[in-house]
Amino acid sequence: MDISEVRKRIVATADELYNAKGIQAVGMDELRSAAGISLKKLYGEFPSKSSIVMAVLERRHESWTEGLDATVQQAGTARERLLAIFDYLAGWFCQDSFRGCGFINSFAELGAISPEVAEYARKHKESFQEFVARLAVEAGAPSYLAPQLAILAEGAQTTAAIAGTSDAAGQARQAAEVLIDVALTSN
Amino acid sequence: MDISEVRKRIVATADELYNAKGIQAVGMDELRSAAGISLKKLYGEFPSKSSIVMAVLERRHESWTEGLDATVQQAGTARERLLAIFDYLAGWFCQDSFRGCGFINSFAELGAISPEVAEYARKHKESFQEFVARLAVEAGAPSYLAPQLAILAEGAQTTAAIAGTSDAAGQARQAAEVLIDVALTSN
DNA sequence: TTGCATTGAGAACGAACGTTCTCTACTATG
DNA sequence: CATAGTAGAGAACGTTCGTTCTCAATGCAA
Repeated sequence: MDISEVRKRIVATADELYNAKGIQAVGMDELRSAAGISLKKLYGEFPSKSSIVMAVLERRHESWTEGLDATVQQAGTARERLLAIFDYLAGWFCQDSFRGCGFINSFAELGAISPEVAEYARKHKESFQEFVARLAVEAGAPSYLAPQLAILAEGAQTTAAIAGTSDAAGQARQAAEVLIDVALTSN
Repeated sequence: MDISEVRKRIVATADELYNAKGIQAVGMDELRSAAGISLKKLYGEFPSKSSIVMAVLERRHESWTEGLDATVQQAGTARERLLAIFDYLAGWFCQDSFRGCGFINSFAELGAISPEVAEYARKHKESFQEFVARLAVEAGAPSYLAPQLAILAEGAQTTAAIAGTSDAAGQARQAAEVLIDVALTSN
């Protein structure tokens, strides 16, 4: 079996478990048995739990970025591409496995004691803000619009996760529509 | 010394430590020494760590609610009261001890394994949404405005916490201004 | 077949946690 | 002064975690 196949399975399993139960609540033994692998092989692939956590964060970042990109690309106009961000969120929120943004969660759990995790979460959010900023530029919007939309997207995530407001994405989308239109006409 | 004084000190110390390092990262012994108290007395006041966690959440809820209420009361008009929410956030974010919303953090840490914590976090967010909704009604705004503003407030919190965007409250406030004005004129 | 390297299963280890127990020192009442 | 009760300091306990080690089974080369 290909070595990277084992790594992928470990990281995918860890991603699911960490998302469902929290990182600290999942021990290496639970991960080992869920991945159907020996403890020796686990530690042969990764030197420590924290390296698995970082690999999971990378996987989450790629998965999120690619999914968002794909959804946004399908929209026709620049304005629709900005709104497509919230359609992507809506699709994400209604998944059974949705338990809030994994970066917010890992930051809350480990950010205070792991500079690595804190820095990666920060970079993920930064990359999202830059993504929104590029779309906003394409739409010809003033520079203050992008942070506003990014804040809406963040708020929709935590609202959907904690309050269980399943329509948080729709509400954020409506607000975004107003903000975009005002920003574009006042330009 | 008054018994409730001891309880207050324990909860206040726990609040600080849990906020700074995360709940799971702070052991009972660290809390004991920081509170300057004996382990026996600690367990005389609280039967378990999880009961301390719940007491901390209650304290956070009261502190947040009272502070927000006080700030909002100072504003003159109903529109200004809605915007005062974001002034309150701005003052909170620039505190050195700010490490994100304590309810989001505790939910991320323990929500998956502690139904009590998850439920309390949900109720806190629900109470905030109702608070915003009352202010929105006073301003004569349509019912869709309140969830939008609540999402903005949530997003500002996570953005300030993770991305370190110190002006997240200001950006959210500007967006709120637009949303409020549009909602009020379209009424 | 024989010897050797590799693997898997899980025991073992040290540390840390939440919680309880012990022992000592002090206080207060007769 | 004597003694019973209380409180504090921290040792101890059982569990769990991350990590390493042991050992038997397997596959493979000669």
